[in-house]
Amino acid sequence: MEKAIPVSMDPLPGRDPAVPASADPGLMPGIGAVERDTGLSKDVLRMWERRYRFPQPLRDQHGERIYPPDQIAKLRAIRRLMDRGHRPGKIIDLDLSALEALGNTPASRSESAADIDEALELIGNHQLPQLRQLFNLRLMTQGLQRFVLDTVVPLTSAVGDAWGRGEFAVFEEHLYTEQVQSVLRNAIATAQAASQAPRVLLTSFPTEQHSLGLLMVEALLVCDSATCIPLGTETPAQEIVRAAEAHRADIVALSFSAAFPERQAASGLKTLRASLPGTTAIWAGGACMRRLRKSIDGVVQVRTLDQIAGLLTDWRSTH
Amino acid sequence: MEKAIPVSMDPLPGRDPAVPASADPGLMPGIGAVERDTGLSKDVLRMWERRYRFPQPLRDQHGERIYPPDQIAKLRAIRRLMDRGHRPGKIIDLDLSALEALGNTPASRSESAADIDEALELIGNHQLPQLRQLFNLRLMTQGLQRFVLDTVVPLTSAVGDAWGRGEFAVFEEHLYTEQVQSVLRNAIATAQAASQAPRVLLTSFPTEQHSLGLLMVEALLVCDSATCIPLGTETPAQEIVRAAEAHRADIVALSFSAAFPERQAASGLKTLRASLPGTTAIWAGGACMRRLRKSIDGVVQVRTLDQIAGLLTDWRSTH
DNA sequence: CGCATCGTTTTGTCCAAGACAACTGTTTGA
DNA sequence: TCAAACAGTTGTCTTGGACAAAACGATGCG
Repeated sequence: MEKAIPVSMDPLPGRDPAVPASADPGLMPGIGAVERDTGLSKDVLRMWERRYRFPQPLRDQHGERIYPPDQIAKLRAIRRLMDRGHRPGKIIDLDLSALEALGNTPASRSESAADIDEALELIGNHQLPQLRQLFNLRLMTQGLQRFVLDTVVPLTSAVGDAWGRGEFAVFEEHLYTEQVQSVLRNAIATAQAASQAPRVLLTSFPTEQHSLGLLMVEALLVCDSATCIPLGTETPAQEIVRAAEAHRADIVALSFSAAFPERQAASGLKTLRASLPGTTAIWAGGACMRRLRKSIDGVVQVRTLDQIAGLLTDWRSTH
Repeated sequence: MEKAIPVSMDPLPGRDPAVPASADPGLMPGIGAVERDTGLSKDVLRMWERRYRFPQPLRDQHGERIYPPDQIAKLRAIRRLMDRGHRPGKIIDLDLSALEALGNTPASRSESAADIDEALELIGNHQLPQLRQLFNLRLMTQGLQRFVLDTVVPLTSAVGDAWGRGEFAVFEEHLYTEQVQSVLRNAIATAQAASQAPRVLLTSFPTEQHSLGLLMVEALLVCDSATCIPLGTETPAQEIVRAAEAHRADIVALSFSAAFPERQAASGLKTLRASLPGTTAIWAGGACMRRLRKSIDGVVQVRTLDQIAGLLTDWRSTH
């Protein structure tokens, strides 16, 4: 194996056959892999190349695009800035260091509290038992709700940032995700009380594989004794409707990570809204929703997780 | 948020403002929306149309594809059968009822034990709390090891079969997976003892998303006091090597579901074997490995989960 | 008869350039 | 001051051709 190329090789979410040329895991990624990795669709990648002359991928023996690591890093940086409202045409000519400087605006790097730094260090040093212990300690001292809001949320974005800067390897980020999942699932199982209203169905649309956000929401809901019906990720719209009906859900909560295409999110939510009875509320959250400007009729956009408790109170007071 | 306002639904996924609602009785989805809820990529949808003359979407005033509901239903049915192993060319000309008949293969109504049937019924009736309770009861009476081998393994394949026969909806299978995950993760966290050798790294290759198998293995390993380092799914080969080194893993355990292409599994394992030090063992398990005829030098093929305990004993006796 | 190897068929992804809808920001006009 | 028109930007959809990888099936060998 050659250089460290911290990129997955998977062409498209879900479907298997025909992985790009030379399918040995670990080679340079093709356009499909970059799509999955950056959240920029194949169409967009090709269009930028035509329009802005970036990226300029190499070609394999068959003329297919091969993206070197530095271009992928720049694409990721651009993507992150776009999430904060920048427009591609304005920033695409800057180089990587300039992009990172742009990103280091006030809030991002700043108040990583001591306990966040401590956790980051444990992850970087691969001290698994200590990390678990730290999580459990925090959970016990803060309580589940504060643990999620004050520890898991900032730590997750800190890990994401560090990964984006290349300070963490892919496997370190995977490991972190697994550990948090374990702690949260454990806490949820423990805290689960007798069923009370409302009944909340939790899932995401197909191609959206990030489950951590859903788990955090579930934890917060369980704190307030709501009844959760977790479906995991990637449930087709039609199935969400059937599930909501079968479980008599009062609320359908969906999660969209930053990588999820905005337009698909919006149109998916609209069709879902049209297919569900008006008495069923829809809550949509996640990084993608934060940058969505227009609101969608009949859909509550959850921009930060601390809204959850309030929204739950609101729902109960009107039912 | 309560009132659904299904009037201004756009005829097309992404575009509407100028279009008066009057013109379109059926809010039909465009290619992007169909991709979203069938899981078939835009490229595939267009290719099938060219090659098999199905689907045959209508066109809107601007020449873009719009898919009527019946065609979407058929696409979904085809997709479901493909996941069962059918090939598109063979089934795409059948009509919807024929497709559904194909799905209902009454043949292998397996001789499932009473407790398996009980669980299946709870899933089908959407009785979540009862299902959880059943799992916990079984776990307590059988112990973790027997619970995994005698309950989770057969139940998982029974659920898979039922889903293939069309008796379970997608969301019901999702729900089952979530619940098992919750129970297993919980048990693992509880049973985790002080670190003992060997140290086992658990993960899968990119495109392999099934995490349940990994979780079962982890549970079995924890039963025998091994130290687990779970990385979740889809870790690129290069990252596996780095992680194994960082965590000084004695064993790297990989899971391959039935859908994983044999050839890729074999070649991936070979490169992995070449990149890891000889002192690090590789265990490969999952439905795909059961099919694989040739054995691979320096890779242990785990064909059934009950081998795990024995393999662990072997490892310990030689170290 | 089992089983490995070699063609053949099937199938999905990638390519190119063009068109245009939707979004953003700015300027003009009331 | 506000809104409507305009201009610039950006992403999605279009077509049809090419080809690699997976799956299938037939052949030859022990």
